[in-house]
Amino acid sequence: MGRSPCCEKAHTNKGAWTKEEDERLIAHIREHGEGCWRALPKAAGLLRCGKSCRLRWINYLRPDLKRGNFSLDEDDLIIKLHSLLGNKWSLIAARLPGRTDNEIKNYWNTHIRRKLLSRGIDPVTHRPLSERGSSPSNAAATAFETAKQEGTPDDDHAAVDAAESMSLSQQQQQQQQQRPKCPDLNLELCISPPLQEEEEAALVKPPVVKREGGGLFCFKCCGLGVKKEMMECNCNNSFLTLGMQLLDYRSLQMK
DNA sequence: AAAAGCCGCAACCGCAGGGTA
DNA sequence: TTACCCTGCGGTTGCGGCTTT
Repeated sequence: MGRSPCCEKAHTNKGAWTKEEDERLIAHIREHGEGCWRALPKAAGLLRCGKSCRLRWINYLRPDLKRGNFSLDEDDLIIKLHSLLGNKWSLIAARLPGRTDNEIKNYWNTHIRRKLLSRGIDPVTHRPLSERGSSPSNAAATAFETAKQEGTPDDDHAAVDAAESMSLSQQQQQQQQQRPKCPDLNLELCISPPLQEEEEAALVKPPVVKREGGGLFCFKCCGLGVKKEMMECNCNNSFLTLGMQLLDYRSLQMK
């Protein structure tokens, strides 16, 4: 038996949202709150799919969104978090107040990835391209260097494109293999079973911080595997050992 | 000034996972 | 245990605006 469609596609609008649709959606959510996205379009008098409404609200209409350019601090934070979390855009977005996963994903793909490549840093592994030696993705480094040498001195875009096209799948493979290592931050990450009480007590208790939009998370688990809706971190079930680099990671915390 | 090409962003799509009857 | 529903996520696409030719 197939999955039922998320909405009646024949009677739904697609494409760009009109001002009137936005206003209807905002008014409805102000009155009834978020949630029940499937039922929302009908209740709000919108000819839209529930998913579309959710996306429009989360990515564009939410009042707490910070519009405008990313700051250098945000750039750095995104790069650090990406080196830790990979393409977990929602987790990254959770550490950047006012930014959405979609916005960060777009920003990464259009700006940061190119910036890293132009600096000779592999955006997937976060290692210097020249350090990769005989690794599979070294082809990207070679392609990047070659294209750069052949082009004009400031022709980074062509070089970046060459590197990207050469190595994407190889980089993804390597990312899988190297994910636990974060050389840029010198972090050793591993998921461990719960500690015994005495072991737990011997640890310095990590701070629990208020999370943007409600909810709590502690730096021991750093939010990995913790659902956004949860009010408490689930580190009793599993936790992330940050070893000696806990302070480094703490520097990533949201202000 | 017009056409072509490029870029960035908003939106869509398919899938995974949790919840529930 | 199973089937289905609902939500959220990540990858991809398409369009509008900007830049270059």
